[in-house]
Amino acid sequence: MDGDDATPRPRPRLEDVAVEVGLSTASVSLVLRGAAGPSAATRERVLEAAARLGYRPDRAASLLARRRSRLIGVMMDVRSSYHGELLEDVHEADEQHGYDLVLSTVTRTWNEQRAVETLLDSRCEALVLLGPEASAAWLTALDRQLPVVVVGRPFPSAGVDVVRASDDVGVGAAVDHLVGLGHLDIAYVDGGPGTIATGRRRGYRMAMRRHGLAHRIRVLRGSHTEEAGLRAAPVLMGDDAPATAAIAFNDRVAVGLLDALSRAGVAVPGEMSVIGYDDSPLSRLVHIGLTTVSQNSQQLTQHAVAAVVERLDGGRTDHREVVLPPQLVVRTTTALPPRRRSTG
Amino acid sequence: MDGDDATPRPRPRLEDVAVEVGLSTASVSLVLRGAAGPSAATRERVLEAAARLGYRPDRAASLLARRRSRLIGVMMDVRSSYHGELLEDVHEADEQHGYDLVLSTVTRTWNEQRAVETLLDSRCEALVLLGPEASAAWLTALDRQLPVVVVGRPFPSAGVDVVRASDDVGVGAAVDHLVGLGHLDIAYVDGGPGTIATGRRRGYRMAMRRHGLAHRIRVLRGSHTEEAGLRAAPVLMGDDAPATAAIAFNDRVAVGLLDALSRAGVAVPGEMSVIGYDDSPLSRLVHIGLTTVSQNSQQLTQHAVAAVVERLDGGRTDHREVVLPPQLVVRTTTALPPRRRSTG
DNA sequence: GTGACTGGTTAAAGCGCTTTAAGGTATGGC
DNA sequence: GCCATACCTTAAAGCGCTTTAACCAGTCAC
Repeated sequence: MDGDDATPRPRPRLEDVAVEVGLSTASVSLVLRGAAGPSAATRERVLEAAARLGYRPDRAASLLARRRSRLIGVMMDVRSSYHGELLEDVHEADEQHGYDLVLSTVTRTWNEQRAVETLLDSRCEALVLLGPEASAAWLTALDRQLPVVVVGRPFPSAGVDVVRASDDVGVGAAVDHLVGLGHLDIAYVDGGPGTIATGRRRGYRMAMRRHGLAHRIRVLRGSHTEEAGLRAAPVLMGDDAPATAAIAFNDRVAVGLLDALSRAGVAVPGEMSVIGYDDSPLSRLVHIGLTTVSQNSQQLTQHAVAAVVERLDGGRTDHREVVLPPQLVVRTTTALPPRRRSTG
Repeated sequence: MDGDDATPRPRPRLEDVAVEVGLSTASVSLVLRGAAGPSAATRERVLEAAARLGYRPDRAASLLARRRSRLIGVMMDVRSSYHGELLEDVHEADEQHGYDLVLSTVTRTWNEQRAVETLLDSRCEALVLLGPEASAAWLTALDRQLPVVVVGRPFPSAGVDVVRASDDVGVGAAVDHLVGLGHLDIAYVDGGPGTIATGRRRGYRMAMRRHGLAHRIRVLRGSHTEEAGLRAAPVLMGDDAPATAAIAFNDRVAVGLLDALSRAGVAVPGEMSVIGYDDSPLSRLVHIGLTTVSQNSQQLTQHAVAAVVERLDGGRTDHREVVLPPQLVVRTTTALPPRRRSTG
């Protein structure tokens, strides 16, 4: 006599499964989470019933009830495909450690603070911030509340964990590569102010000195966009002692450079070698084939997640800075210099 | 005598605020959500206390308790910066309608089905899927469970809402632009199989016919990457009646084309005009300056959110397909043809 | 046969919030 | 004074799940 006017539960709950198998919700919960206790026979019955009813746990309820959220909050700029790549890896690493992810994105109308607050309100146990721009003071204060890992940005403080690639080493590798090919007149197109740019510039200078090329150091004023490359090009060529190779602050600058050079009829790499930084999708374009420095994002994220897990599960309380060596990715914009010249 | 050995509540709860102002949690809840009831005086006291204690509502608890979640789930490919842009707009639009966002990303290890399940488990009331690849059958079934809007992909079914830009109109506008400049030999570099490519190809053919240029229709085999452009270039130039303009399936193909042309010494737009499709960040690069077709993502997302809201709050039950006209963005890769030739 | 286990199961107390019906207190009209 | 009226405020019942202590057979040893 039970017509189908009985409101059909839109979604089965734990209790529906429990009733179905004639057990308590406690047992069902235990089984579904794979916790110890229930016998093999019980497990089987429960799993079968759950599958049959199409049961799926409600995240909000589960989250509210459980002691630990096992949630890691990630803040990112959703418009950056680099962050997207990082996120993909973070996701995978988190999963391996039994954590789940909560995402919060920075947009025009949603700044870093709001993004972080959302994560906090979602009961995250730790935060992974991809390339945050917030002040050191604020982040340090945050870290007193829960473990915070800053990824990909040099951070002048021991108040949080930091995982990043070593920019000076990266640029150093670029110089080494060029010197190895026989280049001597290697210029650097700068990235303007900022901690990242400073590190890379220093890397260039140090490497040049290391190779006894201190007197050939040439840093061209720049920024982080293509325009810097466009403007640097004539300076590189116009000299009476033109450079045979250039290292750009990043790939975008390098692409600007490439463009200006090709317009000016300067063959790359025939007459000039060019190296970028970031290994961006741009640099991988088959017809650009930019030799560049990769930050090895996989390792970056693995360390970031490891840092979180150490503090959450490993009881670590001090802060740590992990600096990874970047890797040079040699493509087609670097080659032997046009002709050897005498040093001096 | 209350030493500070009393466990300090890590986070104030609603009750803490209530105790602070000597009211019930009910009143505090009412005030904080801006619901009607509490007097102005009460409101003020509550807000002051909440701010002083640094109270922030727990999302999980709030979500669990409330009747409606007011959550809209968005599925996207986090590695696509285009999706990132869309998301930013969706976020803004949702907010305006009083909805909150839950994000779920498709990755290597996390397919569309899992992403959607996560959204469902999070109590979303509706789903916005950015460029999903799932089958029509599955999505249609999903839509019986909750409103589903597919964004940016032609979708052969009336089982869900669809919001997309009209590809044939977009390519048509490109043809119009070129014809307006005086081009007659306008070739099209195809994007291979797939619904999107089909629509664009059709747009090209229709527009050419409309201009009485049916006999000059030339569709070059292609794909969706730079390589297609590289391969198309010689075909475009090599003929005894070379094209004066080319429209590419998308920006990546167009960039491949640009590259090959510049290597071959063909001036763009002097000797050949090129138009892409997507208005990707790539096309905006100052030194590429690709004339391209923009899908007007802002409108796309506004319609998508509107569709959701209509079904959630407006009681609409039928399905709707919104097809927006794309917009041509003229940059620097299109100009008058090199020299007029007689038609025929 | 008793006590000490032990493996399996569950009652019950939350998690922190929302929501609604019911309660209280003024106010005003009669 | 008494009742209706309006306005605030709150008690209490969840939301759907987790977790822990308690419980209940069965063993098993002695």
